[in-house]
Amino acid sequence: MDMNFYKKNILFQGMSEQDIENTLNCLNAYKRSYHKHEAIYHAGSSTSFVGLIYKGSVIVERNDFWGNRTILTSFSEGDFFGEAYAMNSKAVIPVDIIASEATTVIFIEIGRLVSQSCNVPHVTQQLILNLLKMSLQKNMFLSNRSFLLASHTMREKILGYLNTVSLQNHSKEFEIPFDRQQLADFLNIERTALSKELSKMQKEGIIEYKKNKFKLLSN
Amino acid sequence: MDMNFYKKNILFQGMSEQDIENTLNCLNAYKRSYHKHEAIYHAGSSTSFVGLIYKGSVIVERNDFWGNRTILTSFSEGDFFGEAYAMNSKAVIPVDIIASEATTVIFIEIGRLVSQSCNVPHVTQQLILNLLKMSLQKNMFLSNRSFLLASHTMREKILGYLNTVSLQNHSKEFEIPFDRQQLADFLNIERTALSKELSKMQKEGIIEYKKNKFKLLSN
DNA sequence: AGGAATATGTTGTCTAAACCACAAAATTTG
DNA sequence: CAAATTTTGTGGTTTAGACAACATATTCCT
Repeated sequence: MDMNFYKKNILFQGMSEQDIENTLNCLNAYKRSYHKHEAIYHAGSSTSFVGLIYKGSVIVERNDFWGNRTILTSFSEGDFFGEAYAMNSKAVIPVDIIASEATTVIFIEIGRLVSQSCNVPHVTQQLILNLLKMSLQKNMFLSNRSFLLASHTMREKILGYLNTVSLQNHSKEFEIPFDRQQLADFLNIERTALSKELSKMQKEGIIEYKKNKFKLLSN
Repeated sequence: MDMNFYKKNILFQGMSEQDIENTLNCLNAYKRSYHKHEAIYHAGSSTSFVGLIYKGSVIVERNDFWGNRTILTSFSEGDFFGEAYAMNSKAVIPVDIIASEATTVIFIEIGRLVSQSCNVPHVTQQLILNLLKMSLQKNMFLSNRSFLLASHTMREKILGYLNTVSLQNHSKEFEIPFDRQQLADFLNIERTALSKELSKMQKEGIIEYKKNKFKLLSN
């Protein structure tokens, strides 16, 4: 067991190694690997397990009747997914969750936290508090995404997105976790229109980019 | 103190009247009234208080540089707002929160929950668990909103929205909490285009409506 | 390495929806 | 209650961006 991995994770903050190990046992944690493009959850299923990405990354997407794909977000090492559904196992997952490269996921049956407290109240409370922090954070992220999608023009969306990533990285130069098609889907615009707008913005001296490495220019 | 109001609320589920009263005292709860269009929070401010709507309703909106307004959502009696910011008082509120009619709000200093436990661990734990449930629920709502905004056509957005409200009300007939301008802002489309599309859909026999009362037709 | 496969970029056409300028209905108020 | 104000609806025009059809660049294999 890679204790270092767990100790770094938000969910286990404020917990001793012994507590972490007990928790993982009590909550039926197990590890599973997926290859690129393999589905982790299909839309329509339910679960009481939260997914914690040990290695690799996943894409959360919705595919509608007519085959339109919308990427909601991507998650990478150390991120969680599915916690809202794990805590309410009657709820149906409305999205597909897909490994975007070779990915290993740790599943933790967080749904048991409330019903069965693993006989260590103090630890249970810490876990719930940590979950709350995560959830509130994700909340802010989702609100932000709404703002992005709500932008009126393609350029506003693109700059809004690049700006967010720039702020997260505390740098005007950064890599984005999407290829063009994925970025287009994330911003809900058409791929070729995105390419068109990006090169226009480069010509205008607003940004510089090559593949998924971007640089914001101020003048 | 209107104990019935509190007992019905999610935040206080599983708590005795005595617990609720103690909690409110410990967390510096107070009540304040606003008139229509008055701002409750301005973008850029911070707080350690969560708002609980006692009477009336509020609109959460963002106003950008160029005066474009985007309505994120509306809240009504019994709903909470600002909890993500109250639990992390360093975070800055990125939206305006406005009373959309005469509104009374109860403010609760939820930020104190972690630092000072009001000396009743069991109650603190219940509160945090309830907060978690609320947050996860809001999470699913926000995800849904993203899907709506991500829809490719106006019609998809409109039907998607009406469908959601219909499901919430368990009925094909329902009222929506927005006037036309607000609905247009919520779906991020132009008001007159919305009117146009709505009447087209009515002519096609897909829906019936009058003002903010809608009916979904199956054939 | 070199061909296949995949990702990115370019140009042009066409349409959904924004935008504008009102008309009509509904609501408020003096 | 009529005038004023606010909300909703209807045409016509314009345009951003979807969509189609490729060109070019990059990466993936054997």
